[in-house]
This record gives sequence, C-alpha cells and structure tokens, in this order.
Amino acid sequence: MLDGHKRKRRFRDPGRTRERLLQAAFREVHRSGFRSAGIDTILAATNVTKGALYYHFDSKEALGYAIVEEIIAKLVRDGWLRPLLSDGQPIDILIGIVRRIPARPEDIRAGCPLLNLAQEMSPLDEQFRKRLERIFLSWQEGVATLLRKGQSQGTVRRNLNPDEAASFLIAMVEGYGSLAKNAQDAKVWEVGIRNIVEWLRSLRAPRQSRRGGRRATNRVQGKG
Amino acid sequence: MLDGHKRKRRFRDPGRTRERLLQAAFREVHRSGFRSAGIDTILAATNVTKGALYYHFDSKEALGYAIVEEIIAKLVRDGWLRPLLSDGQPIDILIGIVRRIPARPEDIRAGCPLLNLAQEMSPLDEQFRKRLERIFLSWQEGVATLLRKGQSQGTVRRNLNPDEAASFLIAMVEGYGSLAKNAQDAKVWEVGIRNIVEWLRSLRAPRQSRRGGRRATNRVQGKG
DNA sequence: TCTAACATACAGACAAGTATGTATGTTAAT
DNA sequence: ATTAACATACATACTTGTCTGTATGTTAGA
Repeated sequence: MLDGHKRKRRFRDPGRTRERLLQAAFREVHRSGFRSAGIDTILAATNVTKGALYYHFDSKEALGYAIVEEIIAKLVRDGWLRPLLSDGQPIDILIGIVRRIPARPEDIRAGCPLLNLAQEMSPLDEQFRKRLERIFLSWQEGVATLLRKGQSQGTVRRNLNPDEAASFLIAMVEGYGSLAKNAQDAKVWEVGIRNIVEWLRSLRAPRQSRRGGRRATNRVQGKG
Repeated sequence: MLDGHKRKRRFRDPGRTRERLLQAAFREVHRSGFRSAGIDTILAATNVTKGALYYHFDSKEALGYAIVEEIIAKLVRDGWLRPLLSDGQPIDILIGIVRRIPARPEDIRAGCPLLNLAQEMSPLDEQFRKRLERIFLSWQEGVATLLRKGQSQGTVRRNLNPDEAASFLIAMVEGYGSLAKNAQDAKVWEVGIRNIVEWLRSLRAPRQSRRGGRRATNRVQGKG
C-alpha cells in the first residue's frame, strides 16, 4: 500500500476532493443544465470552498469538460461499449443493453446526461461539442461493429448499413428519452423501449440464411 | 376601413410591437435557450425599450409561454397538422412532410425549437412543460389520425398501433435532429431523413390487401 | 367642435440580486 | 521549510424587474 489512497481518510486528499467536486458538479449540471448550474450549489453539496474548486479546475468550462471526459464518457463505456463485447448474438446483446438503460423516475425527469449537454452546449461552445461528438462517435462505432459481426456470423440481415443502423438506434434511444423527459412519464419510455426492441428484432437475418437454428418469434417489422 | 389597422403606420402600434417582440424573443431563445436568452438582446434587436416589453408581457416567463403558444404551436400547425390533412395516401403525405422539414445550416445548428425548449424547461418549469406537452400531443394525435385513416383505406398495415407509430416517428425526427445538431452537420440529418422515409415505407400494407393497385417499390423494412 | 379628463404605450434610469472569478491568507504534508 | 492544498473575503459584471415620467390616443361633455 504505497499510495496513500485511503490509509486513514486524511484531511487533505486532493484526488478525492477533485472526484467529489466532479460528481457533485455532474449531478448539478444534470439537473439544471450547464449554464444554470451554480458553482455555489456544487460547493454547498460538497462542503468544499471556492478556492479549492478553482485550485482543481481553471474555470467553470474546464469543470464542464472534465464532466464530459471523465464521467459521461464512463457512463457510455459502462452502459454500452463494454456490454457490446459480451458473448451472444448481437441483436440479443443490443436488446439486453437497451432494456437495462436506467429508467427510474429521476432518470426520466432529468434526461440523458449526454444528450442534455449536447443539446445545450453544442451550438454554443465548440470545445464542448467536440468532446461530446467523440462520445457519440464511439457509441455509434461500437454498435456498428457489433452489427457487422452479426452480419458476418449470419444472424443480422446483410442488406442494412451498420453505421446507419447504429445511428438509427441512437436517434431512437435519444428521441424517446426526450419525449419521456418532456412528458415526465416513465411509461412513454417503456413504450419506446418496446418499439425499439421490435425494430431490433426486425434486423435479424431470415431463418434460412442463419447458421444456428433459432425459433422464429420474429414479429413483423412495423409495430405490435 | 373602420379600424385603424394600418391606415398610416402610426408611431404607436401595440399589436405590431408585441409581435416584433415575440419574433425577436423566439429567435433569441432559439439560439441561446430560454434561461440564457437576454432581455437586453431582444430589446436591442427590436429597438424596443424595457418599459415597452414589460408593458406587453408580465415577466420573462410570460414571454416564454407566449413564444410556445403563439409561435411554436403555429410552426407545428403549419409544418405538420395542416399538411397532414392533404389529399393523397397517408404514407406519401408523411414522407412529403418529413422531407420538407427545413434543413438549412442554421436550422440544424440551432435545433428544433420545440425540442430545445422541452429539453431545457420541462424538468424545471411545469407551466412550460404543460404547454409544450400539448403541442407534442397534438402532433402525435394528428399523425395517428392519419395512420388510422390509412388503415381503414387499406393502404397502411393493420398490425400497427397508430399512436405508437406516431410516437415512434416523432422520436426519430427529434432524435435525428439532436444528433445532427450535435454534429453540426446537415448530412447527419439527411441520412436520418432517408432512414425515416424507409421506415415509413415499411408501414405500407402489402399489395394484395390494398384496394387501388400501386407499383411496389416497397423496400425491405430494415435499412438500405 | 373644442377641450378636459383619462387611458394606453411607451422611455430610460435605477435597484437588487446573483454569477463567476480573484487576491490573499492559512494550514497540512513532505 | 517549502509548497501543495485549501479557506475567506471581495471585486466585477450581468441579470431581471421596477419606478417614475412622458407622449400619444381616446372619450365625454358643453
């Protein structure tokens, strides 16, 4: 135990202070948006003072960029990119991921942190935009790669463009997220998930072209 | 010409002043978001003074509500609800509407005014939320009604839920709009429209169940 | 028709609060 | 003992909204 990571809960633990500031800032930004997020609110939530915050972050913008790169990027990695590498059929993996998206009332109300920041800041701040776009691209690329894998395995239709299908999926997830957020109603989200899942099923290759036989509960492409 | 509506372009024209304020406020809110929209910016854009603005609107919130009810609601009426009543096959009508959504660079950059306000204000201000929800509901209801008409005419698949399909369409439109806004790239939007149109085509009833014969350019449901 | 009385539609300075960021002092750790 | 890691007080800018004043329009009465 060479590093003093938590050997006694020291008075000064700059790494921890920084992390607590980041987490509190993320929550505040998630609730109020970046521009309306108050520095004082973050300080009150952490019992950290302004001097300490501005010691760790040069400005409010720098704090915002850190939220994107360290917290939101991690959410996408943990919620999507890593699960995308699971074992199993690509479509099943995607359905599992989509179904596991958090849907507690507070998540619905506040909306997707990534989309919220993108909506608010992308037209106003190119630095924000670039960082957010990187995350969107990694998300899309991850899904597209899995779909390509499914195509080469024969479980995903070959007549679809993996990049566009990935983008389609992301647009739907974020679109339904927005509708549910505005309705402030988790049911809107649940219905959305059902329809996204149905669409994902429609991406399966028809039975005869598959290698492993699989019972065809494949519903029609439209909607139930 | 009993009313003095425009008999000489008077110095005082309260109706026009109010309308100019509304339009300028809409543009400023569209660009900057509601909370970051500056009253002074609106005043500078219109050469109207603060006293005049607060004569016509009780508060900044009241101005925001008026933007929703008078401007954004009208955009949805003109861009969707009225066109939905056109002659022709429902799916064709929807495709036409979707294709006619403005896609100039400035529209892409700023994003959909309805979604922007909903994203920003719905979790924070119930009065905003309710007004915006009314618009979303009228939008969804209009699309659903047209789909039902198509079902009874036999041009739209009967195994779909019109309300959910309408919601699906709206989620896609707004989702792609968000992605394009974040990418600041009209191409993202164009690709989105292509995919939305393909999905809309997949809602057509199969040929044999239709009344009027129509050449079947119906592509597969997935993606090109 | 002329005018007194009043209402409407503004103008512009100012108040009050809130925001971020800085300057400087203090304490803990190496 | 030096410096990193804070604490505190304050400067500065910007926000919405109010307040008083004024010019114009409208109406009622003689």
